Amino acid sequence: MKPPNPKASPRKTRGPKAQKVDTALLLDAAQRVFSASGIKGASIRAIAREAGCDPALIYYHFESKEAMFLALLDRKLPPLAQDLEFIAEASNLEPTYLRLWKISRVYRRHFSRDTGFRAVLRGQIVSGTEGAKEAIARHIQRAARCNWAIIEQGIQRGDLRPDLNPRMTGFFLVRMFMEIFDLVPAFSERITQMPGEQALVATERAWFELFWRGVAVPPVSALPADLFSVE
Amino acid sequence: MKPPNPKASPRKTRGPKAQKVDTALLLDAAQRVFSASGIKGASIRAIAREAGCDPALIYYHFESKEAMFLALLDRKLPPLAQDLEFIAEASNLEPTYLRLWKISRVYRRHFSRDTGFRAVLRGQIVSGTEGAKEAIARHIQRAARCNWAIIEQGIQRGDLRPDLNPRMTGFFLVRMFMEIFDLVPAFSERITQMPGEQALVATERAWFELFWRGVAVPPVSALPADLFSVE
DNA sequence: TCTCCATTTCAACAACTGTTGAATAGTGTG
DNA sequence: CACACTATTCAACAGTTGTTGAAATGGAGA
Repeated sequence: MKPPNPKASPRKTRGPKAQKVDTALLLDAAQRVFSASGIKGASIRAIAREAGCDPALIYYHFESKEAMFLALLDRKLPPLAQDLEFIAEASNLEPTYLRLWKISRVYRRHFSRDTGFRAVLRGQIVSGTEGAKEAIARHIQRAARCNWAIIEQGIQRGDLRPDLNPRMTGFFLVRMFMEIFDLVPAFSERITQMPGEQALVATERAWFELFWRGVAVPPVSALPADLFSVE
Repeated sequence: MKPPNPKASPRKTRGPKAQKVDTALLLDAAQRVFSASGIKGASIRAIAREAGCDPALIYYHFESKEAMFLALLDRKLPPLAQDLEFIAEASNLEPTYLRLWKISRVYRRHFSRDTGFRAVLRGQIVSGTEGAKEAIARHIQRAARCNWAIIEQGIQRGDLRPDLNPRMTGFFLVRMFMEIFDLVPAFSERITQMPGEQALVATERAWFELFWRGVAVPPVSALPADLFSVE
């Protein structure tokens, strides 16, 4: 039995009836490969394999891997910022603790399925090209401004300590939620002695309670029992 | 003018009088390359170039890149755990706030120069091989146990809230310091509107104050003014 | 019909990679 | 002296990579 003749494999058609690959599918594939292998460790061919297309197509749609990474940011971060802007409207008269909790729900909605990607983002923040750092900073700034505004309003309304630095406080609130989304799934048994999703929920609550005690006026103002059911 | 004849380059000597490269130097080089490029993106040849040796030497000393990564953990994390074990001794009668602050000083001492490496560690926690995850978990567990013990002792001494989960609380305390070490240098102007080192110090203090308010009994028990000078 | 355009694939090239076995160079021991 | 051992380099191989230009394919419009 002779082995299959490689020259006999059917040639894929090109042009309009070729396998259609839109850029969203390419970006999804890139995200998966970046998450598994880092940006440098993610080869164009691995991304193409993941997307089920020819590597040259990536060059047709994007200039480089970095351009793909930036496109992923451009796809992901503006909707997050929009959701935050909604909460941060000055006309929003919801209680401050509720607004802060809703911030965390926004981050959870937009990031909870991006486990490996966040390590990649951090790597780029710390060791990436200036272009990447600048783009990340720009996007994060837009989201962060909303968080600062909510905290400032909380201070003005007398709900939060007047000595708080809104930028730092926003950083603490958000970064800890991101840590929780990243690490608790991997380490749930060790951190909480509870399994999976239960661990995540319990840790989020414990964090928000600690945070609230740390920032609230008067000290230890109570959080209502149904807060944590708000999605 | 003819170009230099590549065959005429001097051959490097081998054997005992060859350029001496000990494994510490290899690991330093690996850490730098891992930090810049991730583990997958770090080629053996790049590490060898960074170390100034032949790539085959890496195979002489280590089985693989992963083995190098694990050796880096083995080098770095036990001294950290040892320092924490010293603070966590049950006979240590220092005030609880001081012991918690000292925890942060230990992490600062051992990790403050490893900026890119922490993203690599996180990537391995989330997406690494089972071997890497297990090794990381083992090391982190040893350190984390000290943190839990200190928090438990704080609860027993009536300094900390009795409803705190020591594991979660330890996680919050430490992870936020790690976030601060990683991200504040990169984003100091945006987070604090202060430059570099000043931003780091100010953010650490703000975090510890918030944390302390969140965990202390009675609420808002005061931290002494000279705490933050403790290194 | 022909031309243009958009999209996708093919093919190829130079460079890089991981890895291996052999060679080299000393030292110590019997 | 010969041999064994250690540490380092050289050379080579097969495989993978990034990237590019050309080719193929269909649809739309003149």
